[in-house]
Amino acid sequence: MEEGTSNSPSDICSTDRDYDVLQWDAREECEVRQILDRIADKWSLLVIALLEKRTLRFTELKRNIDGISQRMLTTTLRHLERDGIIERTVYPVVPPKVDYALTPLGCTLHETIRSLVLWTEQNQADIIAARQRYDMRAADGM
Amino acid sequence: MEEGTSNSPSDICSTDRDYDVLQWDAREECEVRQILDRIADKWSLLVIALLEKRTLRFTELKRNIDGISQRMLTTTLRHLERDGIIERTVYPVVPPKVDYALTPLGCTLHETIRSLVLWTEQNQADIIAARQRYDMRAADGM
DNA sequence: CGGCATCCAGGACGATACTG
DNA sequence: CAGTATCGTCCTGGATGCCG
Repeated sequence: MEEGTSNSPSDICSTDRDYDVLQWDAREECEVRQILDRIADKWSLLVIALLEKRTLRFTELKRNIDGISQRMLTTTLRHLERDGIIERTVYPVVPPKVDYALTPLGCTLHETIRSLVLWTEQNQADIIAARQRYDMRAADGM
Repeated sequence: MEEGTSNSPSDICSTDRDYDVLQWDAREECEVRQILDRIADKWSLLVIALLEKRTLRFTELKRNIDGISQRMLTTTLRHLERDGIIERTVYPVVPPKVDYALTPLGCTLHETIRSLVLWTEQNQADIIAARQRYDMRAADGM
């Protein structure tokens, strides 16, 4: 891929495979991008992390995720259900009772999620320190 | 805002800690939420996954992440730099040369990211199948 | 209780133009 | 090459109200 011909955006498709790095195509074949977006979503992560412990009801989830609106919770749950990550069970009683649990597929995911959350918890001090250093340097330059 | 104060038989509001699940407070003390948002971000994941292989220049990143605008790439890189995940090196040459690499902190993160990406790749068939089943059932109900 | 429909504000994001 | 600046759009996501 000679880069002198920088004016041909369309032949991305042909092959840039001389890089040993992975490519992140946005094309349809690459559903990975789309799925990643879904599961690495702001709220999805929290829901999955919560359900890892046990089955929860709608309001329990809502109570345990501070700041989520019922709208976003509903949407998130629907998406996760559609993707086969969680299972929704409706009990035909009054008042209605619905609970959510991880599917087997969801369980395989939760371990990954968990390590992500753990990493964040264990390194938040470093990150906060890095931010302060960055902001300091930025202030210096100004 | 306690909502069920009128009829809360078990006074869950006073202390939610009788749940063995984790709490996701949005309060300041809980930076975890904010950090998770940052690293589990749509573009951040891709950038980190790419840099896991080797140091890359701005345009190399842009070329390998299909669909990202230079604006979002810049923003993403700045955030990751600020958080101490990646390091930005400027070479005082003309034309300018800047490259990006994972910091040691970033390297500890990349393993987690990698497992997330791997999970997605390995289970995308299942997910797509789950979606079709879901959509089928939904169509049925209508 | 567990939703869904509607409305609306704000921020994310893309496109474009300009700089060192 | 590697950005910054500005603008306009769109979509996320919060608030509210109704239903089974």
